Amino acid sequence: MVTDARPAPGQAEPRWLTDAEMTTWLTITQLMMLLPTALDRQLRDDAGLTHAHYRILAMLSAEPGGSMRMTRLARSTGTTTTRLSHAVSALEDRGWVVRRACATDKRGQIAALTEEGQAFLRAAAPGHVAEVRRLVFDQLSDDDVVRLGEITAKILPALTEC
Amino acid sequence: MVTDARPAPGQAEPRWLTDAEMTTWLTITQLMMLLPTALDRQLRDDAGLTHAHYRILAMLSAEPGGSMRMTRLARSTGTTTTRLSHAVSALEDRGWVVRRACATDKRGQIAALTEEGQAFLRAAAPGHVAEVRRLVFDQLSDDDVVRLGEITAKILPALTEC
DNA sequence: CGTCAGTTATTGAAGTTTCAATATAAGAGT
DNA sequence: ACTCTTATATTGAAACTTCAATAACTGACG
Repeated sequence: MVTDARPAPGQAEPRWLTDAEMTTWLTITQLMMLLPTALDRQLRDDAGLTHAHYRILAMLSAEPGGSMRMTRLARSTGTTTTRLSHAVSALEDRGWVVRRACATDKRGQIAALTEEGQAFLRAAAPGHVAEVRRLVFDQLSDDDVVRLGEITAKILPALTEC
Repeated sequence: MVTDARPAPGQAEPRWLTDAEMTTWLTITQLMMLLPTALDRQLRDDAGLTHAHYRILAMLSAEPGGSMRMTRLARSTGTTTTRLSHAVSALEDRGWVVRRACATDKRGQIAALTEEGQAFLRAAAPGHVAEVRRLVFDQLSDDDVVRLGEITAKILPALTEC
């Protein structure tokens, strides 16, 4: 379907998708549309932030010192520095994160989780985990979980080399 | 990491994620952040629309008559009627889609692909397919493709029952 | 040292998505 | 026929993301 449109005359013909690839692609894209929306909805309703913003807090909380430099934080949460800049500003307005200057590189900025941010995350995490379990892991066998991790891990490198 | 924050005292303790689940979850969420962005970038640069909008055109083109009712189109592209309404308005402004009244249900609206929309899609598809292949299917074995489709298909029902 | 390409981070405007509210019509039950 | 609930689709405001432009700094090289 996504690839049903045939190339215009004179266009280079790409290697088209096989039936198996097409079936899988339809499923993946559908999941890609629905899962973020579902996670956003639960977090918005119960905690008042998006999944992308939640990820930033969660990533910081896992770091010793609860802080990380912007570029590295962006990379590890799978986002861009622009988006992170805006997001951290929003999180700062709510008092969950603060910015500090980097000691060794004057260009650098360090985002740090506040006490309030920690507390907020502790309160929001159980509900979020329950939803992740309900939507994803309750549907899969132990074997599925491992295999899904292995296969998706193969795709990541192509997405990060840029 | 996403679930490292422990529940506050007095909170109900959820069943936490196992190590294997956590590893897979980190990979999935990273993929969920990066893949849509990568698809959007290619389509924006080469064709000037987002992946979500492209999907609408592609879904319509696969339909006999090149048209579908709004609610069904929303469901089949994994979006909401609100988002679809805005999106179709934007696609209408560009001349790729038109709205028609539904004959059998006066509430209904039907989105239909125009000639220009068809032509545009034919021109944009090869580049998009090439990118999908490069980012996803070139990284996977035939076996991976089938298995990935099977596993992700197990998750979809939980996301659509609502 | 001074220059220059590359890195880091931010800003504002434009585009997209979400939420809440609204308008209209269909269908079920009385 | 009448009422009530549900379904369909849209709108405007607020929030988030993207793009392009900008500012400030680093490190390498002549």
